[in-house]
Amino acid sequence: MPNAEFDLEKFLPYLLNQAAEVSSLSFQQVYKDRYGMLRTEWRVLFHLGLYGQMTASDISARAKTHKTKISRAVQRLVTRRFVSRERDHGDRRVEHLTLTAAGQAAYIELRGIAEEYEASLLASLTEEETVVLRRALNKLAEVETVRFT
Amino acid sequence: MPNAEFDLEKFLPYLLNQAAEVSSLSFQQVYKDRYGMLRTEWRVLFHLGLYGQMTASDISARAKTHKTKISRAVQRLVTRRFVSRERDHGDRRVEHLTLTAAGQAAYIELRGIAEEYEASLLASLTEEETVVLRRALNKLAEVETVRFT
DNA sequence: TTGTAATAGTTGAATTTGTAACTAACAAGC
DNA sequence: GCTTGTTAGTTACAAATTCAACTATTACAA
Repeated sequence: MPNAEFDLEKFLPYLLNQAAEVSSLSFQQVYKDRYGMLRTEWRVLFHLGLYGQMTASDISARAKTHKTKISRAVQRLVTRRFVSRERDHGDRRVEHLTLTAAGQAAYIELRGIAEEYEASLLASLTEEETVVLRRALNKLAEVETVRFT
Repeated sequence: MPNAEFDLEKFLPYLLNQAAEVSSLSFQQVYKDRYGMLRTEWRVLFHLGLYGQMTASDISARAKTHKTKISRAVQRLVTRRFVSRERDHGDRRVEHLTLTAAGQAAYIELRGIAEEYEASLLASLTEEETVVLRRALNKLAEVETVRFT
């Protein structure tokens, strides 16, 4: 029962997932092999590297990642001494996270590799495609999650 | 130590994952709530619905999904009577998979919802963005996975 | 025909994730 | 002071995913 009207290869959620998976693979390999990190861990690392001191909630909100995932990622990063935590004096529920020297070093190296890697991805796209792609992805990432049917 | 040169919000693998996640959520809700399916199950269902009879390996290759994931998805779909399997007479390692009547019905319904849903996603994009986005995503999904540094 | 390799698909154990419930600390109203 | 509600972050348990090893079958070459 093939159907000429629907094309899975063009279905946006499917296509986005495929592209996301493929284009994450090589980089994932790097932070995994080199630092034993998982995806959420490198995201936390990058957030702290880019924006400086943050709390887990800050990161959770910015990265749109559930707080339990962040919590566990932070725990592992602290254990491996990439991140240090310090409790807030005013509000003792809050923990301020910062990169250790080792965390900084890892961040700097991975950031360089990320830049290289992205350049290699973009090599397969034209200038126009790159610009439009980024714009479209940003829009899609902001779409409200609606309930269907 | 913020760094003006690198922008996480523009980093392609990150952006792709964000967009993919957000744009899968609502649809995921539908096949999960309505049929208790997981992502890989939905994908298998759609492959069989679109292309007719296939083997697990066919689906694995087409969907670029690991065979254990496909294997388990098929098992669940068979258990819930959405899919039936038949062993090949010539090569008895091979199993041919097809949708049952219930599978067909589920596929038809979900395909309709998928189309609606996609239309709602595309509503936030211009015509040009849609075309370029699809082209760019297709290119990225085909990129060779290279080893880095 | 026998030995070696390849392919289809499954299984088990360890890892990771999702969900909900939890502790601890603050806040606001009474 | 007390209750009630909210927020930061953790934990427990079930569910899902990964990875490697496994069975069964076919292919193919010596």
